[in-house]
Amino acid sequence: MPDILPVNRPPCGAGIEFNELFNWFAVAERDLPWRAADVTPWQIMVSEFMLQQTPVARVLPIWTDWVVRWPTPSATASATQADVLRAWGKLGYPRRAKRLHECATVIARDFADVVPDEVDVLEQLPGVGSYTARAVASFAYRKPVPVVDTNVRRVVARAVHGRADAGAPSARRDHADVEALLALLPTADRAARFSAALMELGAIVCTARAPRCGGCPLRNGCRWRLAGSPPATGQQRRPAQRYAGTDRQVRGRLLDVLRDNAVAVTRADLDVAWPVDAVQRERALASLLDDGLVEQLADGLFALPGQDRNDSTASR
DNA sequence: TAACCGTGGAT
DNA sequence: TATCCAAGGTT
Repeated sequence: MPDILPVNRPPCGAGIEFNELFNWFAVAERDLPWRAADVTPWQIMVSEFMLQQTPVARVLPIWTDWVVRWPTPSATASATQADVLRAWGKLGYPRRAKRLHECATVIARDFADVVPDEVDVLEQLPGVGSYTARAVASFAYRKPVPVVDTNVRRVVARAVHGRADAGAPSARRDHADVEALLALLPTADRAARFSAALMELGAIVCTARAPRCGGCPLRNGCRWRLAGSPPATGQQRRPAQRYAGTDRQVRGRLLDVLRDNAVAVTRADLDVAWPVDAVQRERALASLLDDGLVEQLADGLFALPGQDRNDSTASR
């Protein structure tokens, strides 16, 4: 079960001053609603789905409404996919909404409406990968497991390894890095708070661009800073993914039309969303149908899955 | 491994 | 204006 540690792992705790980090976190911690004491594991899980590749500021209003409307897995499971996709709104990556709905269904059906507390079990749930499984186990159940996201990887890369940026993700290496740090904590019950503090530091101080090293609690021991803050080696940076004109944008436009219409729409209604390139539009629509984010009814009209085609509240 | 999957604010 | 980047997951 324990991972093999790399032989060139740095000395214990190098670059991380625990007391400084905890003291800083006690003062700097943002008052995020999913960190409140009365939030349930499911509601924490919902926040982790929404936060995947999405800034906190955009998640806040959606999560707040969501957990009031659907406070439990079974409540979420009994909603239609159409309602879930509409509540998701323009949060982005709508496949996450579908997977969250599926995840709720599995937990309600197979786990008596109780979110599992073991990483291995969590990772089998739809839409739950290595990060989300560990985040739920740690933040909801206080399990002393490493939680590694992009913030943690960046902080460790700088403070411990002295590099400007994290290298390519490697689950085994990344987990071993943080596991080694957790092992130095006085008691295992501080693991969750340690992970939250590392993530917070990466989010608001040790940022990807223009890190605020002057206000960093780790500035005295940070190996990157001690080395003179050398720039990234910048060897293999993939060309930035563009967005304008891609199938992703077209999918977004099509889904936007369907979210805004309470009744099923015609193909012509969809054509308006991306009028120029019919080939690309059809490809995007086919992929949405394939993903189960859109369905075509017997009469040929298109709608969000599970939507009542004759919804009397139609607003067109 | 790398491509793909949305969206919008910051720089 | 163009690029970066944000609590990743799946194939």
